[in-house]
Amino acid sequence: MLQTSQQLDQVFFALSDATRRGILARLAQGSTIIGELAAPFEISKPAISKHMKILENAGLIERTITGRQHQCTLTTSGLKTAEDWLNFHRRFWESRFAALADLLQKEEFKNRSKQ
Amino acid sequence: MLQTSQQLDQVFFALSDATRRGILARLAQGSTIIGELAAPFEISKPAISKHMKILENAGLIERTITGRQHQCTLTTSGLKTAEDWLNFHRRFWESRFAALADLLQKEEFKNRSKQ
DNA sequence: ACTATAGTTAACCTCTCGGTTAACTGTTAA
DNA sequence: TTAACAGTTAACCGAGAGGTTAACTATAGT
Repeated sequence: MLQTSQQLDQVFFALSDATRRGILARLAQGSTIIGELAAPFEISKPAISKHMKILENAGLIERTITGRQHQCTLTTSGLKTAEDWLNFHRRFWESRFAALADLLQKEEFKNRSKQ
Repeated sequence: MLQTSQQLDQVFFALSDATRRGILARLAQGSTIIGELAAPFEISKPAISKHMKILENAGLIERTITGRQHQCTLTTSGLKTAEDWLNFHRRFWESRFAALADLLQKEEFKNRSKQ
């Protein structure tokens, strides 16, 4: 629950690359092996391998090795880390804008009173 | 609304650094000038300047230059970009796990029937 | 007019990222 | 048992990140 700064670093960093988001999008339709995940991208296998490691370390995916192929599945924990941070901060975000809106409304009222 | 891949890159990348998240956290308590934002961090002014540019380009903050000081404020657009992506993908995420739970339940049922 | 202040720009350094090719491990199939 | 296949590791490369110091611009105070 109490996510470390490093976890946030890893998750947000993992999400900051289009290839990795593409891999996650594919995985959202169902778990599959790395080879199939790699197919849509015109990059080498070592490149995909590195992306998978980044996603795995961020807790966004998990892999189960069966024989020579690595089956990959989405994990909740990684996304939850990102979501929790955003939700936590949105409270302040929204309260800031609420306060601003409130202030503007009062100003509006003052101006109207002057007329 | 339809966020580009580049926007997502920039927002998630901006959020992947602890110093930048710290700056955002401070800004969530109210807009202020860069000098005050920099104070808690033991890094040079040019370093802060670069962080601010990254946050600004990601659409997470806006600055208003009054005289020699730069007043910074949180922006909704940047965070919204990140939130939209997460919300959109959570649908698939959750449906995946719902499907899995469903499958497991059926398996459970089959096993019970066998007994 | 001089000086301090707020911030940026320029040049540089080191480390990491995203990619490559080549070589390797381990599994499956003929 | 030999060959194909799935994937990783190692070594390398160019570009960019994050930091520095030094020099600059421009506003504010005295």
